[in-house]
Amino acid sequence: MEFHQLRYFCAIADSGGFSRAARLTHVSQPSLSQQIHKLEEELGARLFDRIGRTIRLTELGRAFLPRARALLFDLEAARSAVVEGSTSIAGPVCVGVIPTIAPYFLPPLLATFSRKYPQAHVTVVEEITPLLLDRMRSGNVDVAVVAVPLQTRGHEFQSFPLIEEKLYAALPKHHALAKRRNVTLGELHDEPFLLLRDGHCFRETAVAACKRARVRPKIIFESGQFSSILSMVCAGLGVSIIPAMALEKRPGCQFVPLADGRATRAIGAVTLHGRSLSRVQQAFLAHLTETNIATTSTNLEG
Amino acid sequence: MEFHQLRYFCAIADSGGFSRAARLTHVSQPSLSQQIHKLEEELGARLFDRIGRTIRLTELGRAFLPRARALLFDLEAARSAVVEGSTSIAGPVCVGVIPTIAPYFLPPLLATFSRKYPQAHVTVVEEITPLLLDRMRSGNVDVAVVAVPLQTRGHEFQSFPLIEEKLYAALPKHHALAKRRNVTLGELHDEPFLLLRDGHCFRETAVAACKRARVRPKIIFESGQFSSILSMVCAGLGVSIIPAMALEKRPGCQFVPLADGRATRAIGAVTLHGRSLSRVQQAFLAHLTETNIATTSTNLEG
DNA sequence: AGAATGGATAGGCATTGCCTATAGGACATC
DNA sequence: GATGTCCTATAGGCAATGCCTATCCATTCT
Repeated sequence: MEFHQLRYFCAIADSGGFSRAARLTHVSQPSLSQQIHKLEEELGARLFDRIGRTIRLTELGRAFLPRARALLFDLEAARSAVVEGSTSIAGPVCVGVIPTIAPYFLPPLLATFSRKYPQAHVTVVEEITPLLLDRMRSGNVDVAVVAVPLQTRGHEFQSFPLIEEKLYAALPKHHALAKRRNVTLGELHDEPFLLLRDGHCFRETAVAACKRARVRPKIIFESGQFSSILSMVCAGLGVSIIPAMALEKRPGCQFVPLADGRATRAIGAVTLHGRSLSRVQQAFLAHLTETNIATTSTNLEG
Repeated sequence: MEFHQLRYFCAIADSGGFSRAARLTHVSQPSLSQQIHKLEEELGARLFDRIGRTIRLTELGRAFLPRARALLFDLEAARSAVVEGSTSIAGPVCVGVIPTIAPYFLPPLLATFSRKYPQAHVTVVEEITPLLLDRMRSGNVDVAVVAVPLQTRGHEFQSFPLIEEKLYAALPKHHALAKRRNVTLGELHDEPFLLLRDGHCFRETAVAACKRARVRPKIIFESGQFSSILSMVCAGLGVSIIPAMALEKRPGCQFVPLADGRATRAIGAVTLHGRSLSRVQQAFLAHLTETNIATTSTNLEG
């Protein structure tokens, strides 16, 4: 039993004749005859009585007709549901962000996105990078905003660059180097360092910068967020390395750009390679890549 | 979009892989791949994400799956409804009978039929032959029990012989010929005749018998039923011609077989040629042809 | 690194759905 | 009652297509 047979059957039943139906459906009359015969054979019963040169539904045909119609209707419904679902920008998007980006980068983006697509339903997951990647693998998270490049083998993930931001030394207000236009990490050689806890990828970024300057930082405090670290810096307990977007106007704190040109953090949007994104998800990704330029220098003045 | 594509889609979604589904459905894996591609192309959206060497339903695929399942389920339901309807002996039968047969022939048949097939729903239409034929043409009546042969051109109807019954002269008890073993219509030449009204085909049967005997009957009364005529005969108002099945034990009436060997009435079951009969309808027809012998001589003793 | 697994691709074959032409009946009209 | 018309059924040919085997390519496990 095939859909076209059901279509033919309904057309014939509706029009009251093979020839009439043939004209309407733009199919030759013998084809209709043939397919109905096939259908009748498969069902083991006649659907039409051929009486003289007119036809009439048999009792069974009459019983079958509404079912055939329903099948065709449901088919169209299923098709248009898919088309609808694939064209309308609506539904859920789950975006993952690492903690060192989340509070600075995402809020304004989410606001504009929700305003642009009111039908969209964004949920945010804040986790460290490896957990986000796992959640992308299992399909829980659609897009992640993380520090790039990822050090995963192969092209398991696809990434879209967003911004690259400079790193700053965060110094107590009265520190000797606090008025400098820039500093090298070598100059901070003996300072006590306040860094993020292990697991936060920005810690690696900072440590890598130190390594380039052949400095082994003396780490005296670890935290999960920049604001705690900055409070400690203000209190004069040590120095730290902070990305541009985390700069905050603080009374006891001064930010000095690192002289090292490679001391930057690149941020990108990442998706699981091979995953098809829904329209909303695509729209969110587009929103990210399109509006990143604006946000780059927003809170540099802080 | 075709049923087999839906089947494949569901199989793959259920089994969680093309190869697994291929093994289950006894179709090669490339065929599945091919058909799913086709389906995806038609819908304009991916149904599965191919991630690494595993697959996962996309959001759309997840939405499509229950609809596909429902379509397949409804298809099977439609199929089995037809099969059920074409095999079970249940449902309506509409049987037509002419008035000169109905009261004598049908009641016992209906009783046994209903006992045999309790699921059957018999309705009876009592009309004169041409109206029954019309109702068969329009599909209102499924089988008719009438006097045969029909004088319709071509083989518009198909008829099944049931019984052939002798004709009797109905004479008042004290009539000169009432004790005879048989009579010819010629002997009733001058008698006043009581016959059925025009339209009843038995009238034609009787008139034809007269014509064969070169008798022009003097018709002094016409009625729609034999019982009225018999009452008149009892009252000595005239004579009549009656078929065997209409014989009734009446005090003032005597029945003498007509000598004319051709003075008979043949009764047959008739259906519209080319009409397919449901199982109940077929069963009723079979019941008619099978049980007619028993009824042939039932009320000859009356 | 090598083997195994899973999906995609290529090419060939058989099926089949559709077509045109025509047969065969039934109906209408002259 | 013969003829033309209007149906559906049948026959035969062609093109589309669904399925197959063989193979490729990437991933994953040992």
